[in-house]
Amino acid sequence: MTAPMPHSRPIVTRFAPSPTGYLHIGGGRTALFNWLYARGRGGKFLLRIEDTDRERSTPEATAAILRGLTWLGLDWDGDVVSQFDRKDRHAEVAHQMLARGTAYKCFATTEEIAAFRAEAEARGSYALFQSPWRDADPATYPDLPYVIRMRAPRTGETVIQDMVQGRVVIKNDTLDDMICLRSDGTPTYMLAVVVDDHDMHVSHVIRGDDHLNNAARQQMIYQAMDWEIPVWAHIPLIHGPDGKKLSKRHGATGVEEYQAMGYPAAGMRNYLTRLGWAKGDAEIFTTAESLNMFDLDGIGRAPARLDFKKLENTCGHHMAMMEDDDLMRELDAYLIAVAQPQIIEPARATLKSALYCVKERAKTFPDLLDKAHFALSQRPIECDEASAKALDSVSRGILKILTLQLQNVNWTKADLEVILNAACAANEIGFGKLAAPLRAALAGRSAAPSVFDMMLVLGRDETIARLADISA
RNA sequence: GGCCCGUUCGUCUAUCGGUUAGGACAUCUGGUUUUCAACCAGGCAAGAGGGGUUCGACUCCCCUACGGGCUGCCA
Repeated sequence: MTAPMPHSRPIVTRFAPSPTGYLHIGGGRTALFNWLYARGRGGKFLLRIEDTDRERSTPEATAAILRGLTWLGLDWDGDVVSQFDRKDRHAEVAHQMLARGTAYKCFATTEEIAAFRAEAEARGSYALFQSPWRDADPATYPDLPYVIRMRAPRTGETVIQDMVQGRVVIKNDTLDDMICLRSDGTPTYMLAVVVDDHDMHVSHVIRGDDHLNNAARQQMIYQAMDWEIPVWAHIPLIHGPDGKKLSKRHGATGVEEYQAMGYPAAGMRNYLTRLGWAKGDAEIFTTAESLNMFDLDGIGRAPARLDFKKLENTCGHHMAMMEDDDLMRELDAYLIAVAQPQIIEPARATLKSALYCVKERAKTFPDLLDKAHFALSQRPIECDEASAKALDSVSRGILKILTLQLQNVNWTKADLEVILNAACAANEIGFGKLAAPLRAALAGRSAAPSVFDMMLVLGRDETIARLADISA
């Protein structure tokens, strides 16, 4: 029984996506966990682009991944590392393994391997490819292209001590001699990750559990090179609401799609942190708090399902918690992201002064804009069907008189209340009967903030002008 | 096929052998109210199935079912 390795070395985590598309929401969460773990402990968080597959890697994808991370507020230390740029180093290590005898040259062609597998399949069994070159005498080597294969142990077992999955035992006879260096001299993923993680001093490998099995083979490379094995933490993938692997048919899968839907980044972080991780009953927390609380043993072992309702609720809390300046700044960024025109003065100032009464009810930025409609629209205010019903001849008359009374009142909530209540009393109506036409005049909608808040935000002149428009 | 991982309210989860199995989201009911939202109070709701181990299992072990992953000169 191997005890979890004590790690005295500095904490270094990394996110290592392959640039074959946008940043997946699951990848974003993996990055977040790495970031939280490192940043919460004064460690480093590195970013490496696994672009060794030249066919599928694109610079556009890399740019999209960087944008997604940046939006999520995940900053990395140092330069972004390109795995492809390090191919010489990978080859160097492969040859060191050769020299150490922990790897060997294999001259088997892909055709031979395919034939081997086909034959095994025909027999109804599944056999791992066993290279005849594993123990061949170098004197018999032909002058042909070769791959460098790991000389993996064929007996015994490899034990992965995982911070999330616990102790995972993989029998060595279920693993073949993986290829480390291809016949064209380029490294395979399995070699490249290990070499890069080692060279980058990565202490904790936190990644999707689709790599759990790979960890065993990678651990063999660490051992073959006598390198210190990192702490493993394989986290479950995110699933769609139906429990199946998250895919396009579930809706948004890209981080940038969530940005475009207008979710505040802090809310997104909170939701993603809490998805598959828990610390007691903590639900809503700031980034600083999550940095403080996050740990690896709070991560669950089962895949979590995405729940938009909870995402919205979490984002709603963050909208309400946000400072007005931060809200405006993120709103600007949101509008740029969705290619909408910026909100400029004087509407901008009005909107900002209205935030206090709309941010508590909004869950997303488009939602915020919609709730602040009264502050952004210009005279004459167009009434929708529902609000227009409140404007009959009687209520118009009441508003007309009210307009006159508003000329000289102190523009404070207390004084406005006095005036409005007096108007209700004079006309022998309940406050609702007055608020409805007033709301129609000020907002043009039946759903809007409190009439007092709207009057305060709009100011005396604008309020009176909007009322006058109605009675005219 | 083989190997690996997983399975607590509809959802995210707490529990780390002894609890009326707790919280949050969703949902339902009531309250507040000036509309919507918010807010407040309350309700409904869970250990996949079967065997063990134990005085006692959600918790430990085994089997089954279901879900996921790996099994590439992809990452």
